[in-house]
Amino acid sequence: MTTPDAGASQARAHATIRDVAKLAGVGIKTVSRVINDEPNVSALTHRNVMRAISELNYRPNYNAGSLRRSGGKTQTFGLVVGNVANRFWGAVHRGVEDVASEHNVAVLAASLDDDTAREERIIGELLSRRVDGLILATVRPDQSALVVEQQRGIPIVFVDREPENIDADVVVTNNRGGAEQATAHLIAHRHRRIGYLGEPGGMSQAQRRRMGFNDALAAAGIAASDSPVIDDLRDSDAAHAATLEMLTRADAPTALFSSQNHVTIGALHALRELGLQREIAIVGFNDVALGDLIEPGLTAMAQNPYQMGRIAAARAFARLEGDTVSQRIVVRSVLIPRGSGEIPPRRT
Amino acid sequence: MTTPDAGASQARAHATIRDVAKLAGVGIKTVSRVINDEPNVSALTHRNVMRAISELNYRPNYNAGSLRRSGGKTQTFGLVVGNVANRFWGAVHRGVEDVASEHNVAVLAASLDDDTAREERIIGELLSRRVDGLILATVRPDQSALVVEQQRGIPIVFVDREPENIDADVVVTNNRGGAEQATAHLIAHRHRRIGYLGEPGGMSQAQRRRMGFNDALAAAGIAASDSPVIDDLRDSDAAHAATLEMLTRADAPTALFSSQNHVTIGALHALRELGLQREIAIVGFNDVALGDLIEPGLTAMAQNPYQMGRIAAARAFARLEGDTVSQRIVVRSVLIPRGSGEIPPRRT
DNA sequence: CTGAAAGCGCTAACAG
DNA sequence: CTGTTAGCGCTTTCAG
Repeated sequence: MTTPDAGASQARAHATIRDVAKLAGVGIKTVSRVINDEPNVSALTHRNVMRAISELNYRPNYNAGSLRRSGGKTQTFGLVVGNVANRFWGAVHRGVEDVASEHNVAVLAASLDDDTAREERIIGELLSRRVDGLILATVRPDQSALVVEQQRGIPIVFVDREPENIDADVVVTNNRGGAEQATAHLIAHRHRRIGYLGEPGGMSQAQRRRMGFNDALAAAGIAASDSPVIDDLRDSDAAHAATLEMLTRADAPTALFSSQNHVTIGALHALRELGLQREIAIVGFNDVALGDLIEPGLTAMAQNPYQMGRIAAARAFARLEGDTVSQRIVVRSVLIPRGSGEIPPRRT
Repeated sequence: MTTPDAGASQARAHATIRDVAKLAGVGIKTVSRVINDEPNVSALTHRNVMRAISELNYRPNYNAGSLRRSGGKTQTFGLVVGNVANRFWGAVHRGVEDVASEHNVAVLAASLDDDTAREERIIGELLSRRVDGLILATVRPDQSALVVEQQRGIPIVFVDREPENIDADVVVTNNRGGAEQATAHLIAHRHRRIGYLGEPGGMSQAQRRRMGFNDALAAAGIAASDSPVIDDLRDSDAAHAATLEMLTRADAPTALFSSQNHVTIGALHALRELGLQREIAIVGFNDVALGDLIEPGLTAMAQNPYQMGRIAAARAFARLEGDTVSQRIVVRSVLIPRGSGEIPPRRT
């Protein structure tokens, strides 16, 4: 009854390297050698240390180690995306994870929901945890604040969104060219009045897609004024309402270009509600799950988010290994014709 | 020319608390007080310290802090799921993230792909990073190895998969009851020969769904032998092939029960290929994106993965706050009839 | 092949 | 209100 709080189910703390050393009858440096697979440990000593480790269920504290380790690496990356529950970002996440895990690096992932305030807070927290690299899909265009972090040797790679006022690696899709190609596809199917359903415009890729759309119209000699545009569609409900509105106008378009995933889903719902899914053509930027199972199948400009994630992570590791020149990598999207984009215009 | 390597673009290291103290002309403890919002700092001192902090772009090293902090918390959770790129797990992840972020806790997320070897490695790495809590969808049934970690005070919560040989919080769906209900739904629509398309069986939830399926058959007085079963469908391609095979048998079933997401997608493809999507009824466990847009709409037992993630994280925090009794929480799935499950059997 | 001493960046405990 | 000292668990350096 000397120790007061010594209940049986009391939480036992983690064993330390010292506990292991004592139990194995060696110095702590020897234990350190064993856990880091360093040479100069006799087979016998090695065995004794291993026995002590497993007896105590010892787990080296990686954070404590990296405090002293030369380079001070934490073997952790920070990943900041729009929303980890989103199909696109989930795939990016997985791409980053796969490459990171080859380097024994874990990934701290966070969602932003296009929230500017959150952006700064989350990135700050990641930095305070001393991540070795940052892979970001940021909301704010101006990222000059991160320059000082780069100078501290932390690689920063931007995915899908293009930052301003910073010289960094960027991994994006060919937004402008892809949108142009998708729009041209509709034009090739004889459409002249094409509605544009756009996502919120602050982010660079939204602007680029819109430009590509206009490029295609211009190339075909179609006046932009013939094409109704509804922008800033935050979610599929907004897209749904906008599509209903656009298609019930007197001069309704005969085809739709949807600039994003959720927008496409809202538009598809609206088309079905109006019974127009076989009358009005639609091409969506970003593929959608089951896009091949709906009728008609969704014609989509499919991005490759998994690959984007892999490449972004690979760039971060390249910087860590000494690469100093920024790259802007474009992962091409491909047009998948499945029916919805090949519907000819209704005769009037 | 005294310092050799002093190139202009050389990486400047992080400023330390000592640098800040020196620049502000105070002791390090005062800086510590400021960054931790502790009392007993005069307004003037506070201002000076803040100035030094921003001048040096100082960022407290959270890992170093937690080494000494009482409790030693890292404000980090580990999340281990099947695949972060999967719609279901992405939603779980987001649920965990949302609750964690309310507590200022970051989430280290990792994918397992049902790989047993990976499971042990990844959980070990998370533990070495001293996560404050673990939320796991494990592959191996026996989780007794984690008991020692629990005793060290690390809350462990299992999501979607039920572990053996450990007393821990568990968050699952009503797999058995849900499967029974889905099957009963088909029976209510006069089906008597219902095919079962199952996922790999090692994991508890697969078994439970199968049991629920059998429960419903038994309750309706249908011999289990009338119902063809194909199990162990690893992905949608396997499910696709299995469905084709099952539906071209002489005694093909008139309805299908699909036990999981990817299986459902494969089955839907097969049905379309055979042109039977309006002939053969199907109910899927787990909803599928765009399940309402295909024709007929997919009748699904929809789980609530986001909620499961939230609840799992909440349990972890509850344990951290002293709760000691394990809960088994069942998040009910709901049947969404959309057409595919209400197709009557073909007349023979 | 092995270990003792110093110190990473920070917070705890105390003394002013 | 403020600063000093010790030490978290580990790696580094260097002396055996």
